[in-house]
Amino acid sequence: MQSIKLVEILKSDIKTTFQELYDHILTPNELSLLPTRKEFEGDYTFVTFPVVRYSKKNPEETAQMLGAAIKNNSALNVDFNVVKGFLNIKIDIKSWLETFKNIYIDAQYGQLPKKGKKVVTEYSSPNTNKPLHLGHLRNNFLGFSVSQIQIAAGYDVEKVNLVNDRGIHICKSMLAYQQFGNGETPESSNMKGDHLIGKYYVKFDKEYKKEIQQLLEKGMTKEEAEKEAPLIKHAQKMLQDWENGIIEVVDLWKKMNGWVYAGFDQTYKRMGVEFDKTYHESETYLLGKAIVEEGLKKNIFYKKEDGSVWVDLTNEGLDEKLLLRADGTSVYMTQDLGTAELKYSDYTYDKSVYVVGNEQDYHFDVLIKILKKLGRPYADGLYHLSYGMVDLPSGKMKSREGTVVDADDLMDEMAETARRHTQELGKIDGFDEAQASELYETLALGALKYFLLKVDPKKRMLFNPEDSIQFHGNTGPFIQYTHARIAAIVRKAEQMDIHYNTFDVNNLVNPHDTVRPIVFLLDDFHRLIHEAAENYSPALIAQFAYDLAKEFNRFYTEEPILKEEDENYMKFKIAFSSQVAKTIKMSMGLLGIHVPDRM
RNA sequence: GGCCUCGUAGUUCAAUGGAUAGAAUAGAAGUUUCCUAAACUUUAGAUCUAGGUUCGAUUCCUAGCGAGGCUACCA
Repeated sequence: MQSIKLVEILKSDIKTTFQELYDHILTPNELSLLPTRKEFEGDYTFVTFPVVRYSKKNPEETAQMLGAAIKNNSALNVDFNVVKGFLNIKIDIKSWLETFKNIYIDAQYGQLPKKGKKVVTEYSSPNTNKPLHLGHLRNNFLGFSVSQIQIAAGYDVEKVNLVNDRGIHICKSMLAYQQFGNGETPESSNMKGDHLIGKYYVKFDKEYKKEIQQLLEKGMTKEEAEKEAPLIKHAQKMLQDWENGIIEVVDLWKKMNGWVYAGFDQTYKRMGVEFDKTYHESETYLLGKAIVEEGLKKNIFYKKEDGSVWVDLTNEGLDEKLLLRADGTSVYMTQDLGTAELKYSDYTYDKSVYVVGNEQDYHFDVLIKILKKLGRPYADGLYHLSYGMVDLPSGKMKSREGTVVDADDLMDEMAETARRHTQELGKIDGFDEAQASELYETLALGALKYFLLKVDPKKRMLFNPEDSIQFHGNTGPFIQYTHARIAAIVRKAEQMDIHYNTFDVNNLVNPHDTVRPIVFLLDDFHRLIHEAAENYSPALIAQFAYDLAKEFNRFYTEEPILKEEDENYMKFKIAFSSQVAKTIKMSMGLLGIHVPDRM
């Protein structure tokens, strides 16, 4: 059973009343209610300015008239006040308590009804030439969280990863390894495979720059030098060899990618993200080439004299875009065409979401336009979830220059900080070693995920390793702590054999002031899940979890729970707290964050 | 040059066109014989500039200034 939200009842009351008074049916847009601001008395506020043209009275009078009539009509037993044309409506506490009761017994709370629509969400999409860094963390946490939110909102979700396992950039690290590696392996160097490969990607860039420098000294222009350096030519040759299936190249590729995957798996596991399916570009680029052929036949694409294939999007306000190189090898766009096609034939999705940074806005603009030109039925369902870069105080991260915050290192440091902090506070009495280190992981990942997810995904954000990750204030651990404190109370109540489910909301006299705003939040959870799903925004859920924890902490500080003398009220308070804990757990779960029972 | 984002307390982030612009952190002052003080309370502090639309603009429009991204036969 889904509990009916108070706000919906109220809206319907306003609509009916307004129609009776002024003979106008308010549109959903005109019927918007705002939460009443703290400094005023009330739960919801109706702004009368936009509707005075129907009432033909000034805002103040309209609000007074409407308020009085609603007070008469509504079963919610409302009260009201008017401030400058703002109609503040206060719902009787009994209705709020009844609402709480409904939420408490609702087994479906936190899960919206199934929509029967399929969403494929692609995220992570690593390159196999370097380890994951801070930017990938934002991507992975975002992709995983958005998927969880969509599931809660009623979508059928498939999480997929598209591994960038081929291309010129992969050849660069392969080439550097071949030339400078001396047969080094993850075992021999005692490095995670992805880190080992990353080392050679940096090495390539270093040697390549040296060659460019030498050519510059011989009088070449920078542009020429970049094209003519032996290493880059060699890498290009290697890419062709790879596409032609030259056995030594393919073997080396397999070996090195295998190392990288082993490293990635370890990191994904620690991050707590997972995929229903993993695609590899090495398996999709050929399909992409076939689509390019199709487009050529249909004259949607065209071939230049050197043999390269292009699409002309100047009529769509964009440029011409390369789809196949003159040497016949495929580019990024070729692969993405193939992958889109493959995903659709695998899942027949309604929506296909790409979690990819905003530096690729143009790329996805082009991709979607091309698929539309090709008349693909799924083109309209494509959505680029374009998130902002994570900057460091020193500016942008550049993997080739080694100025990145490595994902594995960062998680290590976070866990270490969590350990130090926890031990200083002496919070782990009675923990064995395994429990303690599990807690450090939970806190470290909670802090990190919350920090990266609480910001609007679209916006660029700053990460300051020195002082960005805190355990106080608007942070993951703050919310986790609130959960742990409630868990302790519920534990104790159960030890005391208190059957708190038997509370009776009809016999509660004068519950604490914070009950109302907390139930308000609990009642708002489903709306927020919907909102967060439609906007692909975990930030809304993060804000919700924080508001709930914050509000509850006041209740916790001001109200003794187990020491309450009125037995019915005590039971209510335990049930109430446990519901807050459950809701915190669910909302944090939507962010991919675990909450501990003790900390 | 062209195209696209973004400019909010010292700092990091909020605010479907609505009331006196919210938090956190850093600063100042308090709260613990009482369920976990990783908490709570109080205090001070901000919309880049100039126009426009509106009953009402941080939000929409125009121009300027500032920051970033894209504009690769890299991905």
